[in-house]
Amino acid sequence: MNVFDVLKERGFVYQSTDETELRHMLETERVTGYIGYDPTAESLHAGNLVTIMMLAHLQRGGHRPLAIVGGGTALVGDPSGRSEMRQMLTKEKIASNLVGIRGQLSRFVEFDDSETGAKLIDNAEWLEKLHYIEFLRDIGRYFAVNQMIKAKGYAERLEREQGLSFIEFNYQILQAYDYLVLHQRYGCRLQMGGADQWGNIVAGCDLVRRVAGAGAHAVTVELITTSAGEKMGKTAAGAVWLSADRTSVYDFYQYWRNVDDRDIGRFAAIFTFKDMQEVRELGRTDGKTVDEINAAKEELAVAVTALVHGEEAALQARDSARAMFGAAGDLTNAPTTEVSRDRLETGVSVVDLLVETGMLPSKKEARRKIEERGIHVNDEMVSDHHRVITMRDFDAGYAILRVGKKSRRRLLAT
RNA sequence: GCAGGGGUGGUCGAGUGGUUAAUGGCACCGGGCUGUAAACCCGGCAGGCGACAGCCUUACGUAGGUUCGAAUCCUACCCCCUGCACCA
Repeated sequence: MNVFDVLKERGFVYQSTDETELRHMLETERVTGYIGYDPTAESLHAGNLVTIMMLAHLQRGGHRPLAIVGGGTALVGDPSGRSEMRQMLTKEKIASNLVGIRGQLSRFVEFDDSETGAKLIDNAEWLEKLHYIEFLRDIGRYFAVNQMIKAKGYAERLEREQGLSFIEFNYQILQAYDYLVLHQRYGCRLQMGGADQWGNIVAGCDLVRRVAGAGAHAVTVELITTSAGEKMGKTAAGAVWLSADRTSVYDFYQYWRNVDDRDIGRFAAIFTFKDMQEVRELGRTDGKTVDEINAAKEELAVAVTALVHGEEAALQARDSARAMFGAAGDLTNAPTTEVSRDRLETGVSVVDLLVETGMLPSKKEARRKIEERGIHVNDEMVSDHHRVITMRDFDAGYAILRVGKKSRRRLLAT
């Protein structure tokens, strides 16, 4: 099956250029395709996983994936979907972010010099060297302003009289130019990305056609939402990051472990490499027992976590979660906070501890949760604001502090 | 540029001099029911302190002012929306 159909079957495809041509191209040639990433943070997040998986599928299908990190375009800022001009990043910040992103991508695609080896490219490499007059003459001539201002992102901004700075107006041209450069240097003929990028992407396709006379294609994915209608990859605490420094492996695992029943199959198709038969079976809920559904969620969580953090870490997270939620298991890798024995001698208030561990943002909130009967120490409900934790709570060698049902933390006396 | 409308808590949206930290919906959090689902029901939802009664600090675009007292009145400024004009 060609990559396009794989992507389509798994639920990635939202819009694309001519399907027949795309299929033909993917079936008869080794295609080089790219996706752009914003170096706005040093880590990518769960939402980026969608397009990362697309790159991986491309490579697995025998093609060559390019990940282009917009070091140059980030200096400009994409106005699409933003009502205000985006904050521009400094070069230094972008450079350091690139390093982090490179590491994360390498878990999904092979970076090497083979014919299908992935490459990470920073478009600053060519954008910074542009000569304005030359660029206008060689590239600018292909862009009709009449057409550009019809693009949704620009049109909205113009209508609102809010002002669209010239630098932002150029974003589309620069992204299209990226495509052209990648075509010229690597023979790139496919660009993929989020649906919000459609306009920018097809502008690139056009440019490649006009300048190089070659067919260039595009595929976009829709923004993935949860069945509850939320943007995928967001929690109350913020984005779910791929970096363990920002989102612990345990929390990452728990994010997937806690997905809505309705999302199991859809997510498994997009965020894992399990074959579709298995995906469909995982996602099936009717006729299944509760245990089977939960097992499916565990499998999904382990699979996704393993892709990002490795098999071993994923299994540890699963075991920790199991242990935290009742079943016997190894708590070694569960989220843990250490408390000094000195303090435990005199007793540490639960309220303080909840704040110290970061489980709750303030003492006020901690007291409130106690009133709401949402705080437990070793499965015993805390009913008094003044409850303190002492060595007596560490009979098991540790103590478990719990907020609500899902947030749990192991305390160790040191 | 002229005229009219508007900027309220994560979001939507009430409130137009005084129990208003600000009705209500959504989101979110806690509890119940469950399965670490969904739906539903109950409660909470600015921050801090606390002997849990209470106290303090911030908050209704920004900065000032009037007043015992303002999100609510006045002044200036910023931004958005809708007409008209200008540019053609």
